[in-house]
Amino acid sequence: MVKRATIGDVAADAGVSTATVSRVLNGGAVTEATATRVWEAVSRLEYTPNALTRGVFAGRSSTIGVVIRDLSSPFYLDLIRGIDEVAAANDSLVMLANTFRRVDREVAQVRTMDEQRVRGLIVTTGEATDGRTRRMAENGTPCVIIARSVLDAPPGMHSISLDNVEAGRLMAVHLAGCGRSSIGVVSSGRRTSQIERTAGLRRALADLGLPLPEDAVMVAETEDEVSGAVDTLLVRGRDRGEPLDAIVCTTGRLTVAVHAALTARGIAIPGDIAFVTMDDFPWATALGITVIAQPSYQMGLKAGELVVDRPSGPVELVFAPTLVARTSCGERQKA
Amino acid sequence: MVKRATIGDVAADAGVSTATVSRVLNGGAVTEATATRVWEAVSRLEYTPNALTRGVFAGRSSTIGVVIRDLSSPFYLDLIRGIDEVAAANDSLVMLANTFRRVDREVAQVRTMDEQRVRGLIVTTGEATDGRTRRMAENGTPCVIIARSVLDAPPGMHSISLDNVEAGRLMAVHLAGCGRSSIGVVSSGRRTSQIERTAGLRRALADLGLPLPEDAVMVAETEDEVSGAVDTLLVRGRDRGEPLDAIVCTTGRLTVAVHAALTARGIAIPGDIAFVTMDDFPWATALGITVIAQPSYQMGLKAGELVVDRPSGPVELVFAPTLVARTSCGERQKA
DNA sequence: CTGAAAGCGCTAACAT
DNA sequence: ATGTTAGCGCTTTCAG
Repeated sequence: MVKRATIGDVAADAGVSTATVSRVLNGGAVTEATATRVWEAVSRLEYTPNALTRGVFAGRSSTIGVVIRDLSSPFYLDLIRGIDEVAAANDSLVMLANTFRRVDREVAQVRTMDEQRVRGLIVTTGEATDGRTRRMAENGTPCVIIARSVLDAPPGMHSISLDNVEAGRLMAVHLAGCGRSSIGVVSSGRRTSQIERTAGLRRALADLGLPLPEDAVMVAETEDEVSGAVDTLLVRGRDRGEPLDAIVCTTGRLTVAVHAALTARGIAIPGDIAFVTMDDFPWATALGITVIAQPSYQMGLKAGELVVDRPSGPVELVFAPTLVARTSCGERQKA
Repeated sequence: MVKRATIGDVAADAGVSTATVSRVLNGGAVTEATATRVWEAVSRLEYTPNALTRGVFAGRSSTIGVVIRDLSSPFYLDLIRGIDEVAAANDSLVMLANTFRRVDREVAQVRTMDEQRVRGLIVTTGEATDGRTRRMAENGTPCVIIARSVLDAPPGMHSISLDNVEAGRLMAVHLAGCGRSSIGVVSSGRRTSQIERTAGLRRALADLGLPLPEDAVMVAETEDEVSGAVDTLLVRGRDRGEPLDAIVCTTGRLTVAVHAALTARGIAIPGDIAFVTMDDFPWATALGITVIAQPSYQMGLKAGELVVDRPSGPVELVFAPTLVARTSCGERQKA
């Protein structure tokens, strides 16, 4: 195994001191002649500087930490692309951790990011990690919380989220506009984003004279639970004397599962039941699925910028959702 | 901004030396009494050890580097999940870099990974980075090349790929079995994987008495070029007097685009033309698209293990593709 | 413009 | 069992 060259080796080879080598590497004042000698030594010895050591000195590394709850959600891929774009433009790399939706992993991964002295941290985790991110912010590591807002955030602790109430409202208005009145909701849990979307939907529906009963909302934690949830929704609608004519899914993660549950029962979309869900995805066009889109790539960009630009106060960004109407709600086609 | 506690602060607070603190942190021989005092100091000062410094000493960090050419390809998401799984099980993190299919970025990102002294490197890049990965391997950093094999790999330089010829053969046999005979191919470029898939397809087709003309293969680098490529294929088939009855796509990255191009022309799948493509994806079931699947998650797992287990020689792993038959080739349904 | 020397936070011999 | 003393590879004063 070949030993790596250190800055000392380069210095010796070029006949200068390590300080001088460091200077030519980082752009200090050196004669052109010595600079040339040093560069020659660098390439001769195939010297690759050790970023770790640099980080030790600077007190932090140059990489941006990202902790994602669930890599398979379409939303996160674009978010990461946005972050990565900013990172690449700032000579940074992205350090990624997936938590597979487990809280203990969230906590552990955020701690590891802290240990790595990341330049900044972007997380989609729940409240369990707030204690540490708060402390990190106080220690000078900018932290960005995605998909929820934070109360009493200290300087350096930011949040980026979607206007979830508006997302719900957009769904309600669109569905009503398409003549639907008996709606069932598949939601994914107790996260505020889910609650707010449902609340926004319910309120807007009520304003339209279309109350959404409590029991028309079902929670499915995992994809496996979706089929049962859809069943229940269907039965309850019938029992209520108002068979469902629309299904709303409040999370992009479960879109496939809900769609599959519907088609598996031979339910035609939108013939029998309208369908609208969260987060745009490449195949939505082919399938004609109407969605509420988040500007996920833009959100990633902003998250990256918050890390790189280090604004002083806590920044809270709320993005607006947009409706992408296709055909799954029985939209009348333009002539 | 609150200053972080160092190991020295903890030592002072606990009334011991830094060596002792290091020992209780890393499990050396210490009295239970002192250990308690140290742990108390640790939590009182909210001490978080600096992984960078550790890395300096060990000569390398504990994170696994991953350089991906195109994060949006369905194949890579599962690959990353596999790698991440191994990383998490080994107290590692994944450092991710996306290169947006640009060679200069590939080279730059791999260099950065080297500078970060990653524990191991997993790349999907082209030959341009082979020089450095080779050197890294020689320096003791295991490198895994995904999706192509490497000639004369030194110890510590491994490769994981798909049996691409077999993938092409599977497509040919299936298509022929579905009664198709005039096939057009959309390929994504000059990478060996693409070449091999096409070659495998062509050979198997020839064995079946179904020659695949050179001009029945079109290369589309980007999604924008797909539509034109499909047009050309269609026209050529007609000119040849053998209108296309099947389209093959040799890369998962372009599946959406090819599918969209077909439906945009009002072509029915499989009524008018059969369609088969690479890489399984969540929506394939809903759309009935027949695919050749790669065990991407397993490949990620293996890649992670090669980094963690550091086998001595160069390892070359070739995975077998599987056909997932659905309805897009006009498969006759089971009774 | 360049070199000597101190030190970043931590670990690992070597003493005690 | 614990402390002392060197470093790890690099950057940054501070002299010259």
